[in-house]
Amino acid sequence: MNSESSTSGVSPDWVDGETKVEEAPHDHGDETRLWLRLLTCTTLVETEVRRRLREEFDFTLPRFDLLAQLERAEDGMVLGEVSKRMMVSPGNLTALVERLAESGYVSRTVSPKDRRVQIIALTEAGRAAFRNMADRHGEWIGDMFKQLSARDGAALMKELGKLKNSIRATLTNPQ
Amino acid sequence: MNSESSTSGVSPDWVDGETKVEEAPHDHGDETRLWLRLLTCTTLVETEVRRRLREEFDFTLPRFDLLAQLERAEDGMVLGEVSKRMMVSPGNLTALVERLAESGYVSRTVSPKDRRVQIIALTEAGRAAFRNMADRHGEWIGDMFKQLSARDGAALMKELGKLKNSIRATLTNPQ
DNA sequence: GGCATGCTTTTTATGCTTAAAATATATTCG
DNA sequence: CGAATATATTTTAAGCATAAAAAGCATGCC
Repeated sequence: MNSESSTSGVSPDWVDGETKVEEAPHDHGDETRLWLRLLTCTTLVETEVRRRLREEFDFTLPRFDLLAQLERAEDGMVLGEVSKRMMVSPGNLTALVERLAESGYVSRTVSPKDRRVQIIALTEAGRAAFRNMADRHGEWIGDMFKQLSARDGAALMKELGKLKNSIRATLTNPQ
Repeated sequence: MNSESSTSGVSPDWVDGETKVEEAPHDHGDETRLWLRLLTCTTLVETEVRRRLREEFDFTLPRFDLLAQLERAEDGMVLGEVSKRMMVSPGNLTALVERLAESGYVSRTVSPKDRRVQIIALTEAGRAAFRNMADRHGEWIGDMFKQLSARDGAALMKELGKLKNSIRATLTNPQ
Protein backbone atom coordinates (compact mmCIF):
# COMPACT_ATOMS: atom_id res chain seq x y z
CA MET A 1 0.00 0.00 0.00
CA ASN A 2 0.91 3.63 -0.16
CA SER A 3 2.58 6.36 -2.03
CA GLU A 4 3.35 9.93 -1.35
CA SER A 5 4.64 12.51 -3.72
CA SER A 6 3.71 16.04 -4.40
CA THR A 7 6.43 17.33 -6.65
CA SER A 8 6.50 13.98 -8.36
CA GLY A 9 2.81 14.55 -8.74
CA VAL A 10 1.00 11.39 -7.83
CA SER A 11 -1.12 12.17 -4.83
CA PRO A 12 -3.79 14.53 -6.10
CA ASP A 13 -4.73 12.69 -9.26
CA TRP A 14 -5.10 9.18 -8.03
CA VAL A 15 -7.92 7.34 -9.54
CA ASP A 16 -9.16 4.90 -6.98
CA GLY A 17 -8.03 1.43 -6.21
CA GLU A 18 -11.42 0.16 -5.27
CA THR A 19 -11.90 -1.99 -8.27
CA LYS A 20 -8.69 -3.90 -7.98
CA VAL A 21 -9.93 -7.45 -7.80
CA GLU A 22 -12.51 -9.18 -9.90
CA GLU A 23 -15.31 -11.37 -8.66
CA ALA A 24 -14.25 -14.68 -7.23
CA PRO A 25 -16.17 -17.83 -8.17
CA HIS A 26 -17.67 -18.47 -4.77
CA ASP A 27 -18.45 -14.83 -4.64
CA HIS A 28 -16.83 -12.95 -1.88
CA GLY A 29 -17.30 -9.92 -4.03
CA ASP A 30 -19.10 -7.84 -1.44
CA GLU A 31 -16.48 -8.47 1.18
CA THR A 32 -13.73 -7.76 -1.31
CA ARG A 33 -15.30 -4.48 -2.34
CA LEU A 34 -15.64 -3.53 1.29
CA TRP A 35 -12.02 -4.43 1.88
CA LEU A 36 -10.89 -2.33 -1.05
CA ARG A 37 -12.85 0.66 0.14
CA LEU A 38 -11.31 0.27 3.58
CA LEU A 39 -7.89 0.09 2.00
CA THR A 40 -8.53 3.15 -0.12
CA CYS A 41 -9.54 5.25 2.89
CA THR A 42 -6.53 4.14 4.86
CA THR A 43 -4.14 4.75 2.00
CA LEU A 44 -5.49 8.23 1.36
CA VAL A 45 -5.11 9.27 4.97
CA GLU A 46 -1.79 7.58 5.51
CA THR A 47 -0.25 9.07 2.40
CA GLU A 48 -1.36 12.54 3.36
CA VAL A 49 0.00 12.13 6.88
CA ARG A 50 3.33 10.95 5.51
CA ARG A 51 3.49 13.84 3.12
CA ARG A 52 2.76 16.42 5.78
CA LEU A 53 5.12 14.90 8.33
CA ARG A 54 7.86 15.15 5.76
CA GLU A 55 6.90 18.61 4.64
CA GLU A 56 6.39 20.25 8.02
CA PHE A 57 8.79 18.30 10.17
CA ASP A 58 11.09 16.37 7.86
CA PHE A 59 10.02 13.29 9.74
CA THR A 60 8.80 9.88 8.65
CA LEU A 61 5.69 8.05 9.79
CA PRO A 62 7.54 5.07 11.28
CA ARG A 63 9.61 7.44 13.40
CA PHE A 64 6.46 9.24 14.49
CA ASP A 65 4.71 5.98 15.34
CA LEU A 66 7.63 4.85 17.44
CA LEU A 67 7.69 8.10 19.41
CA ALA A 68 3.92 7.77 19.86
CA GLN A 69 4.35 4.35 21.43
CA LEU A 70 6.99 5.57 23.82
CA GLU A 71 5.00 8.68 24.75
CA ARG A 72 2.69 6.69 26.96
CA ALA A 73 5.37 4.61 28.61
CA GLU A 74 6.88 6.87 31.21
CA ASP A 75 9.68 4.46 32.05
CA GLY A 76 10.33 3.33 28.52
CA MET A 77 9.60 0.06 26.88
CA VAL A 78 11.40 -3.10 25.92
CA LEU A 79 12.09 -3.37 22.21
CA GLY A 80 10.04 -6.52 21.84
CA GLU A 81 7.04 -4.81 23.36
CA VAL A 82 7.37 -1.90 20.95
CA SER A 83 7.49 -4.39 18.11
CA LYS A 84 4.21 -5.98 19.17
CA ARG A 85 2.45 -2.70 19.65
CA MET A 86 3.60 -1.27 16.38
CA MET A 87 2.89 -4.52 14.58
CA VAL A 88 6.27 -4.55 12.93
CA SER A 89 9.05 -7.11 13.01
CA PRO A 90 11.73 -6.74 15.66
CA GLY A 91 14.47 -6.62 13.06
CA ASN A 92 12.81 -3.59 11.61
CA LEU A 93 13.17 -1.66 14.82
CA THR A 94 16.89 -2.09 15.19
CA ALA A 95 17.72 0.45 12.52
CA LEU A 96 14.77 2.70 13.34
CA VAL A 97 15.72 2.99 16.99
CA GLU A 98 19.34 3.45 16.01
CA ARG A 99 18.49 6.45 13.87
CA LEU A 100 16.19 7.99 16.46
CA ALA A 101 18.89 7.55 19.07
CA GLU A 102 21.36 9.31 16.79
CA SER A 103 18.94 12.20 16.47
CA GLY A 104 18.67 12.37 20.23
CA TYR A 105 14.97 11.57 20.45
CA VAL A 106 15.23 8.24 22.24
CA SER A 107 17.61 6.59 24.64
CA ARG A 108 18.62 2.97 24.85
CA THR A 109 19.47 1.27 28.09
CA VAL A 110 20.49 -2.32 28.58
CA SER A 111 18.35 -3.88 31.25
CA PRO A 112 20.33 -4.65 34.39
CA LYS A 113 18.17 -7.70 35.01
CA ASP A 114 18.50 -9.28 31.60
CA ARG A 115 21.30 -8.22 29.35
CA ARG A 116 19.49 -9.34 26.23
CA VAL A 117 16.89 -6.70 26.77
CA GLN A 118 17.01 -3.08 25.65
CA ILE A 119 14.82 -0.46 27.24
CA ILE A 120 13.87 2.32 24.86
CA ALA A 121 12.63 5.63 26.20
CA LEU A 122 11.85 9.12 24.96
CA THR A 123 14.34 11.84 25.78
CA GLU A 124 13.04 15.28 26.68
CA ALA A 125 13.80 16.41 23.13
CA GLY A 126 11.89 13.43 21.81
CA ARG A 127 8.92 14.17 24.01
CA ALA A 128 8.82 17.80 22.95
CA ALA A 129 9.18 16.96 19.28
CA PHE A 130 6.46 14.37 19.48
CA ARG A 131 3.98 16.66 21.20
CA ASN A 132 4.54 19.23 18.54
CA MET A 133 3.93 16.77 15.75
CA ALA A 134 1.04 15.03 17.48
CA ASP A 135 -0.85 18.31 17.74
CA ARG A 136 -0.56 18.91 14.04
CA HIS A 137 -1.35 15.28 13.34
CA GLY A 138 -4.62 15.63 15.18
CA GLU A 139 -5.49 18.68 13.14
CA TRP A 140 -4.78 16.91 9.87
CA ILE A 141 -6.97 13.99 10.82
CA GLY A 142 -9.69 16.31 12.09
CA ASP A 143 -9.57 18.11 8.79
CA MET A 144 -9.85 15.00 6.68
CA PHE A 145 -12.67 13.61 8.82
CA LYS A 146 -14.56 16.86 9.24
CA GLN A 147 -17.36 16.14 6.80
CA LEU A 148 -18.26 13.08 8.80
CA SER A 149 -20.93 13.89 11.38
CA ALA A 150 -20.49 12.83 14.99
CA ARG A 151 -23.22 10.31 14.38
CA ASP A 152 -21.51 8.84 11.35
CA GLY A 153 -18.22 8.79 13.16
CA ALA A 154 -19.70 6.89 16.06
CA ALA A 155 -21.40 4.45 13.71
CA LEU A 156 -18.18 3.89 11.82
CA MET A 157 -16.29 3.34 15.05
CA LYS A 158 -18.81 0.72 16.09
CA GLU A 159 -18.85 -1.10 12.77
CA LEU A 160 -15.08 -1.13 12.62
CA GLY A 161 -15.08 -2.63 16.09
CA LYS A 162 -17.17 -5.49 14.85
CA LEU A 163 -14.94 -5.93 11.86
CA LYS A 164 -11.86 -5.96 14.03
CA ASN A 165 -13.36 -8.67 16.18
CA SER A 166 -14.20 -10.70 13.11
CA ILE A 167 -10.69 -10.41 11.74
CA ARG A 168 -9.09 -11.22 15.05
CA ALA A 169 -11.29 -14.25 15.49
CA THR A 170 -10.12 -15.61 12.15
CA LEU A 171 -6.48 -14.86 12.83
CA THR A 172 -6.60 -16.40 16.28
CA ASN A 173 -8.43 -19.47 15.10
CA PRO A 174 -6.10 -20.95 12.49
CA GLN A 175 -9.01 -21.86 10.22
CA MET B 1 2.52 0.31 7.91
CA ASN B 2 2.70 -3.40 8.27
CA SER B 3 4.54 -6.48 9.22
CA GLU B 4 4.24 -10.12 8.57
CA SER B 5 6.03 -12.89 10.30
CA SER B 6 5.01 -16.23 11.57
CA THR B 7 8.26 -17.99 12.27
CA SER B 8 9.65 -14.70 13.45
CA GLY B 9 6.57 -14.65 15.60
CA VAL B 10 5.06 -11.22 15.42
CA SER B 11 1.69 -11.56 13.81
CA PRO B 12 -0.41 -13.51 16.26
CA ASP B 13 0.54 -11.70 19.43
CA TRP B 14 0.19 -8.14 18.35
CA VAL B 15 -1.25 -5.95 20.96
CA ASP B 16 -3.16 -3.26 19.14
CA GLY B 17 -1.99 0.04 17.81
CA GLU B 18 -5.18 1.85 18.53
CA THR B 19 -3.84 3.92 21.32
CA LYS B 20 -0.88 5.31 19.44
CA VAL B 21 -1.50 9.01 19.74
CA GLU B 22 -2.46 11.04 22.72
CA GLU B 23 -5.11 13.69 22.86
CA ALA B 24 -4.35 16.85 20.99
CA PRO B 25 -5.07 20.21 22.60
CA HIS B 26 -7.90 21.24 20.32
CA ASP B 27 -9.24 17.79 20.74
CA HIS B 28 -9.42 15.78 17.62
CA GLY B 29 -9.28 12.77 19.87
CA ASP B 30 -12.39 11.11 18.53
CA GLU B 31 -11.27 11.42 14.96
CA THR B 32 -7.83 10.19 15.85
CA ARG B 33 -9.20 7.16 17.64
CA LEU B 34 -11.37 6.41 14.65
CA TRP B 35 -8.38 6.77 12.37
CA LEU B 36 -6.33 4.40 14.48
CA ARG B 37 -9.08 1.82 14.48
CA LEU B 38 -9.32 2.08 10.73
CA LEU B 39 -5.57 1.67 10.47
CA THR B 40 -5.60 -1.34 12.76
CA CYS B 41 -8.23 -3.13 10.69
CA THR B 42 -6.39 -2.43 7.48
CA THR B 43 -3.06 -3.52 8.87
CA LEU B 44 -4.46 -6.77 10.22
CA VAL B 45 -6.02 -7.72 6.90
CA GLU B 46 -3.15 -6.56 4.78
CA THR B 47 -0.56 -8.37 6.83
CA GLU B 48 -2.51 -11.59 6.64
CA VAL B 49 -2.95 -11.26 2.90
CA ARG B 50 0.76 -10.67 2.45
CA ARG B 51 1.59 -13.66 4.59
CA ARG B 52 -0.72 -15.97 2.70
CA LEU B 53 0.34 -14.74 -0.71
CA ARG B 54 3.90 -15.49 0.24
CA GLU B 55 3.09 -18.81 1.83
CA GLU B 56 0.77 -20.21 -0.83
CA PHE B 57 2.11 -18.58 -3.96
CA ASP B 58 5.50 -17.14 -3.10
CA PHE B 59 4.15 -13.84 -4.35
CA THR B 60 4.16 -10.33 -2.95
CA LEU B 61 1.20 -8.03 -2.51
CA PRO B 62 2.52 -5.30 -4.83
CA ARG B 63 2.94 -7.88 -7.59
CA PHE B 64 -0.59 -9.11 -6.98
CA ASP B 65 -1.99 -5.59 -7.00
CA LEU B 66 -0.31 -4.85 -10.28
CA LEU B 67 -1.72 -7.96 -11.93
CA ALA B 68 -5.14 -7.04 -10.53
CA GLN B 69 -5.00 -3.66 -12.22
CA LEU B 70 -4.05 -5.16 -15.56
CA GLU B 71 -6.70 -7.88 -15.30
CA ARG B 72 -9.45 -5.47 -16.18
CA ALA B 73 -7.62 -3.76 -19.01
CA GLU B 74 -7.92 -6.11 -21.94
CA ASP B 75 -5.53 -4.11 -24.08
CA GLY B 76 -3.09 -3.26 -21.39
CA MET B 77 -2.44 -0.01 -19.67
CA VAL B 78 0.05 2.79 -19.80
CA LEU B 79 2.47 2.78 -16.90
CA GLY B 80 1.36 6.18 -15.67
CA GLU B 81 -2.22 5.03 -15.53
CA VAL B 82 -1.22 1.99 -13.49
CA SER B 83 0.64 4.31 -11.16
CA LYS B 84 -2.45 6.43 -10.56
CA ARG B 85 -4.71 3.48 -10.01
CA MET B 86 -2.36 1.76 -7.63
CA MET B 87 -1.61 5.01 -5.84
CA VAL B 88 2.12 4.45 -6.02
CA SER B 89 4.87 6.54 -7.54
CA PRO B 90 5.86 5.85 -11.12
CA GLY B 91 9.45 5.18 -10.15
CA ASN B 92 8.22 2.39 -7.99
CA LEU B 93 6.70 0.57 -10.91
CA THR B 94 9.82 0.46 -13.02
CA ALA B 95 11.42 -2.30 -11.00
CA LEU B 96 8.14 -4.02 -10.22
CA VAL B 97 7.15 -4.30 -13.86
CA GLU B 98 10.69 -5.34 -14.74
CA ARG B 99 10.52 -8.28 -12.35
CA LEU B 100 7.04 -9.30 -13.45
CA ALA B 101 8.18 -9.16 -17.07
CA GLU B 102 11.13 -11.38 -16.20
CA SER B 103 8.75 -13.86 -14.64
CA GLY B 104 6.69 -13.83 -17.81
CA TYR B 105 3.51 -12.46 -16.23
CA VAL B 106 3.38 -9.13 -18.05
CA SER B 107 4.55 -7.74 -21.36
CA ARG B 108 5.88 -4.30 -22.15
CA THR B 109 5.33 -2.60 -25.45
CA VAL B 110 6.50 0.83 -26.49
CA SER B 111 3.58 2.79 -27.85
CA PRO B 112 3.92 3.44 -31.56
CA LYS B 113 2.23 6.79 -31.16
CA ASP B 114 4.37 8.12 -28.37
CA ARG B 115 7.74 6.61 -27.74
CA ARG B 116 7.84 7.83 -24.16
CA VAL B 117 4.95 5.58 -23.31
CA GLN B 118 5.05 1.93 -22.27
CA ILE B 119 1.98 -0.23 -22.52
CA ILE B 120 1.87 -2.94 -19.88
CA ALA B 121 -0.34 -5.98 -20.36
CA LEU B 122 -0.97 -9.35 -18.75
CA THR B 123 0.36 -12.39 -20.57
CA GLU B 124 -1.72 -15.55 -20.60
CA ALA B 125 0.48 -16.93 -17.84
CA GLY B 126 -0.07 -13.76 -15.87
CA ARG B 127 -3.80 -13.94 -16.33
CA ALA B 128 -3.94 -17.56 -15.21
CA ALA B 129 -1.73 -16.94 -12.22
CA PHE B 130 -3.78 -13.97 -11.17
CA ARG B 131 -7.10 -15.77 -11.39
CA ASN B 132 -5.73 -18.50 -9.23
CA MET B 133 -4.54 -16.10 -6.58
CA ALA B 134 -7.60 -13.86 -6.78
CA ASP B 135 -9.86 -16.79 -5.97
CA ARG B 136 -7.94 -17.56 -2.84
CA HIS B 137 -7.70 -13.90 -1.99
CA GLY B 138 -11.49 -13.68 -2.04
CA GLU B 139 -11.72 -16.62 0.32
CA TRP B 140 -9.27 -15.09 2.77
CA ILE B 141 -11.17 -11.84 2.85
CA GLY B 142 -14.49 -13.66 3.13
CA ASP B 143 -13.08 -15.56 6.05
CA MET B 144 -11.84 -12.54 7.90
CA PHE B 145 -15.08 -10.64 7.31
CA LYS B 146 -17.41 -13.53 7.98
CA GLN B 147 -18.56 -12.48 11.44
CA LEU B 148 -19.81 -9.25 9.97
CA SER B 149 -23.49 -9.54 9.02
CA ALA B 150 -24.67 -8.42 5.61
CA ARG B 151 -26.37 -5.55 7.36
CA ASP B 152 -23.20 -4.48 9.14
CA GLY B 153 -21.20 -4.87 5.95
CA ALA B 154 -23.59 -2.65 4.05
CA ALA B 155 -23.55 -0.06 6.82
CA LEU B 156 -19.78 -0.09 6.93
CA MET B 157 -19.60 0.30 3.16
CA LYS B 158 -21.85 3.32 3.36
CA GLU B 159 -20.03 4.98 6.22
CA LEU B 160 -16.70 4.43 4.54
CA GLY B 161 -18.12 6.03 1.43
CA LYS B 162 -18.89 9.14 3.42
CA LEU B 163 -15.46 9.11 4.95
CA LYS B 164 -13.84 8.74 1.57
CA ASN B 165 -15.73 11.75 0.30
CA SER B 166 -14.69 13.76 3.32
CA ILE B 167 -11.05 12.86 2.85
CA ARG B 168 -11.11 13.55 -0.86
CA ALA B 169 -12.76 16.91 -0.30
CA THR B 170 -9.94 17.92 2.02
CA LEU B 171 -7.24 16.65 -0.30
CA THR B 172 -8.75 18.32 -3.33
CA ASN B 173 -9.25 21.59 -1.54
CA PRO B 174 -5.74 22.53 -0.45
CA GLN B 175 -7.04 23.96 2.80
C1' DG C 1 27.96 -26.97 37.67
C1' DG C 2 26.71 -27.92 32.97
C1' DC C 3 23.76 -28.75 29.21
C1' DA C 4 19.43 -28.16 26.80
C1' DT C 5 16.00 -25.09 25.74
C1' DG C 6 13.93 -20.93 24.88
C1' DC C 7 13.75 -15.88 24.61
C1' DT C 8 15.54 -11.19 22.86
C1' DT C 9 17.86 -8.79 19.61
C1' DT C 10 20.78 -8.24 15.55
C1' DT C 11 22.33 -9.54 11.01
C1' DT C 12 21.62 -10.69 6.23
C1' DA C 13 19.43 -10.87 1.92
C1' DT C 14 15.81 -9.20 -0.66
C1' DG C 15 12.22 -6.33 -2.05
C1' DC C 16 9.13 -2.19 -1.72
C1' DT C 17 8.65 2.89 -1.55
C1' DT C 18 9.37 7.59 -2.01
C1' DA C 19 11.32 12.25 -3.54
C1' DA C 20 14.05 14.42 -6.52
C1' DA C 21 16.88 14.68 -10.42
C1' DA C 22 17.83 13.09 -14.97
C1' DT C 23 16.53 11.49 -19.55
C1' DA C 24 13.85 11.25 -23.49
C1' DT C 25 10.20 12.42 -26.20
C1' DA C 26 6.21 15.37 -27.56
C1' DT C 27 3.80 19.73 -28.06
C1' DT C 28 3.08 24.57 -28.27
C1' DC C 29 3.89 28.95 -29.69
C1' DG C 30 6.40 32.75 -31.37
C1' DC D 1 11.73 26.13 -37.64
C1' DG D 2 13.30 26.33 -32.95
C1' DA D 3 12.98 27.34 -28.17
C1' DA D 4 10.34 26.77 -24.21
C1' DT D 5 7.35 23.96 -21.94
C1' DA D 6 5.10 19.81 -20.70
C1' DT D 7 4.72 14.81 -20.16
C1' DA D 8 6.37 9.84 -19.36
C1' DT D 9 9.61 7.10 -17.53
C1' DT D 10 14.01 5.85 -15.33
C1' DT D 11 17.68 6.60 -12.13
C1' DT D 12 19.50 7.59 -7.63
C1' DA D 13 19.83 7.85 -2.75
C1' DA D 14 17.72 6.92 1.34
C1' DG D 15 14.67 4.62 4.30
C1' DC D 16 11.23 1.01 5.55
C1' DA D 17 9.86 -3.90 5.90
C1' DT D 18 10.06 -8.77 6.16
C1' DA D 19 11.82 -13.71 6.82
C1' DA D 20 15.24 -16.45 8.20
C1' DA D 21 19.44 -17.30 10.38
C1' DA D 22 22.73 -16.15 13.82
C1' DA D 23 24.35 -14.42 18.24
C1' DG D 24 23.89 -13.67 23.00
C1' DC D 25 21.83 -14.39 27.31
C1' DA D 26 18.79 -16.61 30.87
C1' DT D 27 16.63 -20.43 33.00
C1' DG D 28 15.44 -24.96 34.20
C1' DC D 29 16.67 -29.43 35.01
C1' DC D 30 19.60 -33.07 35.79
